[in-house]
Amino acid sequence: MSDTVRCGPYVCGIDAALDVVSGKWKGLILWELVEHGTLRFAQLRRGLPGVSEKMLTQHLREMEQDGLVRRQVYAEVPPRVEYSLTEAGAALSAALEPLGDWGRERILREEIALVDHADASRMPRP
Amino acid sequence: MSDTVRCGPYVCGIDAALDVVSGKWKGLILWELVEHGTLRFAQLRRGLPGVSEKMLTQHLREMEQDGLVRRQVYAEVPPRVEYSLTEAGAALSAALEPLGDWGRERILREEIALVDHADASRMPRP
DNA sequence: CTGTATCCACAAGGATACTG
DNA sequence: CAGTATCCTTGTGGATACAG
Repeated sequence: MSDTVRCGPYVCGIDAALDVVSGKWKGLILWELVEHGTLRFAQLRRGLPGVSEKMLTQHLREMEQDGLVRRQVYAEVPPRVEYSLTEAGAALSAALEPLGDWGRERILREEIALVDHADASRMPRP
Repeated sequence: MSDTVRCGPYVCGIDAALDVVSGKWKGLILWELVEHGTLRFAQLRRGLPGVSEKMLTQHLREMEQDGLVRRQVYAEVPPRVEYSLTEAGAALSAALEPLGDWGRERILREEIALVDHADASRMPRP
């Protein structure tokens, strides 16, 4: 994979944090691990519908390098690998919660806006 | 620029929020506007060393579309445009604070790690 | 001063096949 | 099961020139 060098120098903490959670699936990976505690590769995969093996591996490796995720390999046949959050990962998830709240409110606003634009009367949301 | 359609459907709030702050300069733009309240294009530009006009415009337009930033145009010569945060933008900034704290701690951890790896003795940091 | 318009490089992401 | 390896497409960001 060579080394995807995560770069500084960061101007402020926001940068340093966003750098670590930017990536199409990282938010969801964090979320899954917070919810379930410990997950195997395939379980994680099922929790992230649409992710490719490559992307999942890549993101997990980066998050491991960044000290967010712990990777426990069991020398068995068939192989088993378990992923869980480190302390830093858990702290990050906690720090992400207000952001999640804001995001949920944003989703609500968006839906209202969408309805407004389309047709103010009724709109069956499937 | 055509339309960079910001896409849902979001699985959780984190997604919806990260979607809106992902972009090389968005974190900093938010930060600048929080600090200074209202800024003109050129002032913002000076606050983001290295940003190109194109990127700044692009990010500002997206953030405007996302309802984070207010764009006040004055019909003068020479032209003047002022940017400030909307309520949603301010709320987002507030929600970003814990993340910023986490990021600052991460920077500290990183520096320690860097020193450890390089040479545990002395290392003049320029 | 505040932007567009182009063109370009590179990295991120995706599809598919294969391996220990 | 848990990944690599490979190839390919797209998106993001940057340089430069020009315009209202």
